[in-house]
Amino acid sequence: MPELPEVEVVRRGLERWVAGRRIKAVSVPDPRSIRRHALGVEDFRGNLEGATVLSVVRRGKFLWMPLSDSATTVPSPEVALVAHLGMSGQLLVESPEQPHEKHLKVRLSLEARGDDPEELRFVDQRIFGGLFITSLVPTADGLPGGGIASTFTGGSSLGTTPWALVPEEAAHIGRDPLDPHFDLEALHLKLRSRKTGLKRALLDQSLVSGIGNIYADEALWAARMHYARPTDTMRRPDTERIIHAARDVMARALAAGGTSFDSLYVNVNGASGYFARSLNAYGREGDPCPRCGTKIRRDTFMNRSSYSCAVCQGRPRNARM
DNA sequence: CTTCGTTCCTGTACGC
DNA sequence: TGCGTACAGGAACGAA
Repeated sequence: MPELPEVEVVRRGLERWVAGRRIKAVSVPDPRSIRRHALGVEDFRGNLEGATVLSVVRRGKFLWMPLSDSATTVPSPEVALVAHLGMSGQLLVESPEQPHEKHLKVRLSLEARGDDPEELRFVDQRIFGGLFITSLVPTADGLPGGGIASTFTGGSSLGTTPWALVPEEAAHIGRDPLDPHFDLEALHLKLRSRKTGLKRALLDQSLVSGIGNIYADEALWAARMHYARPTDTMRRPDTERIIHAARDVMARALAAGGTSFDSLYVNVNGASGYFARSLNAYGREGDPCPRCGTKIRRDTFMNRSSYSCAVCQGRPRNARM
């Protein structure tokens, strides 16, 4: 499934192939993928047709494309097309002649531009993801709405808009560890005030976004911390260690996914590059811990699997789930 | 307000 | 061969 690095690869692909282009027509073969657009298919279509995609922004796993109003040349990004890939979503830039994918949900036909493919497709098997149009609201911190640290991209593409705006539905989401405006001190204070376990906090998108089950386990393993560590016992170096671990594993996955990315497709095939990489803990029940050789164990936790090394990641007193 | 369990959804894997 | 069930999980939602 697409994790944050794959979503960033998708963002870059959309920026290259879709930003700056006008949407000519929209079809929705399966409305379930736009059920979060409360006003329905016709409203969805009406808002998109004629609009131009101004840019492509990401925060955590939310992607959004601020839209210009009709044919005006003055960018006034008050609304955006929001995309979340969920478990199985793909955004593909293709020729309209390409055969339809089995789980094709939404098609946007784009105005011609050189030899660029003229269709953007949303394909989703499990329907956890979706598209919707919403208003943009000011960010809580007044800084640009999303983005990725230039140190991880070579500085060519920040993926930020000049506008400090974020979709209404994503305004409660914290910045992700790759965001240049990520506020470690603020996170630390929130962790200290929470009465919960560390993994649960890492998965809470309002505290820090973009960390899913896989990265939570990998970051905890790298930082040698237990998933049930009470967050109110976290000291500043502990918070730094776990966030640096999360950032590091995501940055390395991004580097891998970015290189295997086929430029004609905006897709999650970069995920194969990531999953081919060795994970140290996630999904490795019974395998030896790469650090100490102890068998990795699997616990059921939050209706999810958690993988950890019982020796490297000792259970704390006062463990909290 | 905080915390935490449930639910959505469908394809795949596996036991019988 | 076919049936039933567990599992994968981001994030909205509601209960306490």
